[in-house]
Amino acid sequence: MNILLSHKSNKPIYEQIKSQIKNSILSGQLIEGEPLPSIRKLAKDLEVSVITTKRAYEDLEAEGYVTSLVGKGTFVAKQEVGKLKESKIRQIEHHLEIVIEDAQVVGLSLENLQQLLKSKFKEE
Amino acid sequence: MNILLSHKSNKPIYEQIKSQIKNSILSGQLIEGEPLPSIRKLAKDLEVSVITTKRAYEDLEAEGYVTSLVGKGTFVAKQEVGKLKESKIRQIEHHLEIVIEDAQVVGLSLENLQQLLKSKFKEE
DNA sequence: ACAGTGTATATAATGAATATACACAATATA
DNA sequence: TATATTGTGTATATTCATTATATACACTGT
Repeated sequence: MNILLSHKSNKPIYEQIKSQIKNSILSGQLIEGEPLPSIRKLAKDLEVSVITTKRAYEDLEAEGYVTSLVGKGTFVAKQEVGKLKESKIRQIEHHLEIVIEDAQVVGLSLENLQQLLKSKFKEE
Repeated sequence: MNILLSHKSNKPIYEQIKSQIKNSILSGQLIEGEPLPSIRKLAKDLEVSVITTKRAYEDLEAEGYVTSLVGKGTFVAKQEVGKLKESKIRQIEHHLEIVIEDAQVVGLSLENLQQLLKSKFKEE
């Protein structure tokens, strides 16, 4: 588990934690049954309150990503990765829609966008 | 001026107003010197407080998009549209970077993204 | 005078982040 | 075997920042 926080980000801390853990599960870095760091250890590492990490894990549990057991810890839940991927792809599509609307406003063509996408992709 | 508010959106109302006005300026629907609706009229139309529209105009003025004159109204400021476009394009690039990161997580290739972008673009 | 502008101050409502005290599980050790 | 200790997650009350508001003020043009 390697979580990076940006305190200057406009995103709430617990959201940053959530999305990074989701991504780790989705990409297979975290597998079913594997323990997550305890809320206290994670809070200490991130120099953040226990309530904040708790909030993140709580949400993740409500969304079915993890399971928490009092006294034991929090673990990656069993799930169909397929469904998770679908929701992630919907998220990507939504982002693309926003990009397209913005592109219209400033007069960029599809070809311009494709070009931008290509060059950005290569930078990774 | 045709502003649409989504009250279920997570974005603050004044942010929605701001970005829509920015886009109208960028796309040329609002031109230099043209008056914006008064904060009271806009507030009434949107069924929102005067303070909220004021906040939006205030921010827009601080960012150089408009000029407010007590007793007269608020007007589109003179500005180099080029600079605005640049910042909008930076915003688009940033969105694309996010999309690419998400795509990596879920294993989408550049070609997959290009395809998605193309189909989304045609839907508009 | 009046009706239209933008402005300023004080206030309520929401949500993020916190400290602190609580309840349960596993383990070391007397 | 008993129990003290340490490590888990949980619940409550509080602080702080941001969003949104009502209301009273100040200026401009007719």
